[in-house]
Amino acid sequence: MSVIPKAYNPPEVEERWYPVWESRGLFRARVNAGKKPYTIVIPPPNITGILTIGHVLNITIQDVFIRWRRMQGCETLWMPGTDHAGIATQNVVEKSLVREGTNRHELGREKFIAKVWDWKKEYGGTIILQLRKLGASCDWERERFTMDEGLSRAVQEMFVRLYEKKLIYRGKYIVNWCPKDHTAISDDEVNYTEQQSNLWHIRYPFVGSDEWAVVATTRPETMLGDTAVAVHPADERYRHLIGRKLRLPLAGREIPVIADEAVDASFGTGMVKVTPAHDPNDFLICQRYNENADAAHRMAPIPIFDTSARTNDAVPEKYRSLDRFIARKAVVADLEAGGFLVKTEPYTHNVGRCYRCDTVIEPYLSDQWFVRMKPLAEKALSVVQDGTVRFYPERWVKTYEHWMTNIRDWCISRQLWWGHRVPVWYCVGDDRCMLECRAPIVARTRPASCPHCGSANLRQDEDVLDTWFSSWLWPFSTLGWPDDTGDLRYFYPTDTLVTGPDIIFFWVARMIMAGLEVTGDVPFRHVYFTSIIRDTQGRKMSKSLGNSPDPLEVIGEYGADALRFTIVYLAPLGQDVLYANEKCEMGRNFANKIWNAGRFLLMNAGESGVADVTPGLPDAHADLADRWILSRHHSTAAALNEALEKFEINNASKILYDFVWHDFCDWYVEMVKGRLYGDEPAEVRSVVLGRAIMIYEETMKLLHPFMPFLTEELWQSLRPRGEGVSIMVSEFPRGDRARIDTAAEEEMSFVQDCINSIRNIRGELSVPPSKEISLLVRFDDPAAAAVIMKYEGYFRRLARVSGIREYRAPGKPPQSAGAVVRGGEIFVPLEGLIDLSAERSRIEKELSHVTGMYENTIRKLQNASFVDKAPSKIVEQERSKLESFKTTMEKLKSSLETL
RNA sequence: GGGCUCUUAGCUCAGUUGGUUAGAGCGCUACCUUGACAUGGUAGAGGUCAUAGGUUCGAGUCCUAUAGGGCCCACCA
Repeated sequence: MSVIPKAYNPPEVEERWYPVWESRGLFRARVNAGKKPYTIVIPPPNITGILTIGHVLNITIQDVFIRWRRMQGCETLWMPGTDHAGIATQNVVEKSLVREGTNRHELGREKFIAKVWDWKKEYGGTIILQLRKLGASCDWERERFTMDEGLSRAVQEMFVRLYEKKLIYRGKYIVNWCPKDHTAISDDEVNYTEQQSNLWHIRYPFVGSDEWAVVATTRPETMLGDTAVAVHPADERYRHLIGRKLRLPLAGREIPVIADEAVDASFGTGMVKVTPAHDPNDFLICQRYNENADAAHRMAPIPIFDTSARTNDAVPEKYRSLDRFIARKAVVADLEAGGFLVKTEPYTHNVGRCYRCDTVIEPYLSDQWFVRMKPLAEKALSVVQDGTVRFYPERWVKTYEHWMTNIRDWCISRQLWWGHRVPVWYCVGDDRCMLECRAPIVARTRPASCPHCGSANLRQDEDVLDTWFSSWLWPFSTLGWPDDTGDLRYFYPTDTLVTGPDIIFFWVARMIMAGLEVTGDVPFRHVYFTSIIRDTQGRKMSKSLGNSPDPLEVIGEYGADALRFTIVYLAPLGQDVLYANEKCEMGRNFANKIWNAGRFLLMNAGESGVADVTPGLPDAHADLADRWILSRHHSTAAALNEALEKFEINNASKILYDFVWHDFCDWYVEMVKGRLYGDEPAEVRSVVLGRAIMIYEETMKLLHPFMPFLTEELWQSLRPRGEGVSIMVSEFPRGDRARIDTAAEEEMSFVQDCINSIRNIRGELSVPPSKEISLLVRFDDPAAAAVIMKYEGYFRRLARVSGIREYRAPGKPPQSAGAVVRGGEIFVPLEGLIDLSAERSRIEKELSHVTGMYENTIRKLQNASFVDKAPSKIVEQERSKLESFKTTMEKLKSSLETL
């Protein structure tokens, strides 16, 4: 065994192991009836995406669960893949076309789509390559894409099934239209932001009268599309006006005053202009009006914008072909000039914007496809409420419930080219065409002819489907659905979904709905909602702020393991994380600590023989340190497993950190040194070292899910391993609470207390580290003194004590510093070195601390209702505490007197 | 308007079912290059647990209100 470098060098180790794992097929998952499956599907990143620090957290958590379960012996599948990301990808490619001096319309649909595929081939795998740098142990042989053949088939199948069950329908409705992306988007894809604007009060004169009505609006330009003015039917002020006609300014059209319950009489003037083609509420008013109106009086919405939100031919000529905001200015100016503008008051309101490009959404009347959500939501709600699907943290259940119970139909058609084409055809027909031919033909594959008239002249629906319409099938479409595959039967339902709470509606809720609908089972059992990563000022990471760190740079500087450990350590379940690259020093230092503990073992293994100590066997030559560290190992492993079972991954990382740094390195390694460098026989030394290596190896296994590269490297270095053997597939230590050695833990804690007391004396009294000191001990129980004597070696190494003797005389030895420990006192003679006032203040501080606790306890015990009502166990505890405080105080006082 | 969440050391955060005078990391102070590690070691300073009530023998922990921060949903033109 050769000695390894002094500092851990991550890049070299990371580059070496990842290809080994992959080429040995260690990430591969196959149906195996003899093993329990454990499945996670990756939230498929967009092909346009690059790795962010948010992904790092998300991916690390998944990898921790996957590696942990794999080591526990599960057949572990981590299904990777990417999302075609309709709008995002189309935008990216369109931009590149602009740079080439062309655009998609010039190219035509087919060629454009080919271009997108080219782009995907070239850049779409970037983020997947980046995931490997992090150590993600996905089964790459199964990598899927939401537009690959199988998944496209799943999308078509889903569409047809839902259509056949009447859960998909087509209709003309007001949708959220993005004038920049030229497509409809769903309600969930609209972000509302506050905006300073005005409320314009406009005068509409009555036909054949000098009177007028005044309406208030935030969108004066839409008045060109007004078809009515509405008042509340019970509003006494305006009741008499209902049915009268108004002359619409600028347009000159006559429009009626109508009544509708939705009008709020207390807002503005209590009169509302009605623009059914460009306002969802007005559309509803219009619909209600038409229900009660006879055919002759029905109101037809008048769309005044084209798909770019520029005015169309429905408006007077002078306002045509204007952007809606320019049209607004023109309309307001003319209203003012014509004396129609009553007033303009400043007004702050919320404006909906496109989640993709931030363009103000235009409510737009158009034919779209919708999914009827209510029937799907019912079951999806109950499986979360009854715990079939569990959320971590649980509070997201409330958010989910709220959305599910107020769910609205989902607009799934998009006026894009990149995506799954709606599997619907229309009969273009010929003279044989019948009325039935107008019905859409919904089919899994292109029909040869119209089922009604037999015409072969069919036209496919131009629209594509919302990207989420493929994502919501992800947990089962990736396993082969709609076919009944072995993979699907074995790996589905999946176990854990790890994702951000920001897509709970977009994705999580819809997957549950789709899963229940087509597989009859939930898509996953547990949903772990990750933290949102922010910068140190609490701002969201964003490209425009430039506060989004590049994880690859961080990996280069600190190492993938350091980044993984740090991010998990920083991210408690359900809390936001304030992140800065420098925080990775924590993980880097930890990695280096682990590295050097291994280095210590390797150096010693090189010099002497190492006995093969097997975990779990009776321990030869075990002394206190050995018994203690074994005990600590078992409780750490048990606690770690429990934390992971409960999804307390951040707590798990703390458990590991504390054990490795404080128990193993600070105490155990230092104690082992005493025996390795002491005068133990070679045979004993070899067992002591062997055991240290065994504990260390077990610890590497515990750490492996968090820090895969480093642990593999060290685990491989310590013993010769066979070809194909990896820590990845070693057995994860379970930890056996029955092997917690209470006696050893107590004895160790006594020794630690004594050593800490001596260190405190040394520190507070400025005894130089080079100065050896001796120790005098006085205990009522001779066994306690014997314990200290027995471990003289430890005191020598850890407190630089050169000799221990008993001291029987009363009081404090002259020229010494002392401390009270459990069951007695220890003294450090400091002839010539002792600073009396320093020693006095040190003891006084201790005394006042103990006195405080003593008085507190006395107060409690004198309180009759405490003694009466508190559990007897607690009262007993307080009594014994009181005793021990009392003794300590007496001893400290007597020390002060001697001084 | 409805819902969720947070407020503990200078900073970032732990604190399980209420039970020692509250812990960690970073930062700070002092000392230490002792044969794994200065990406280290030892010691130390530093907190009226946002505020006000309440429940309780006992509250950082449970309840109510208030203040301040964050998030989500809805949205009256």
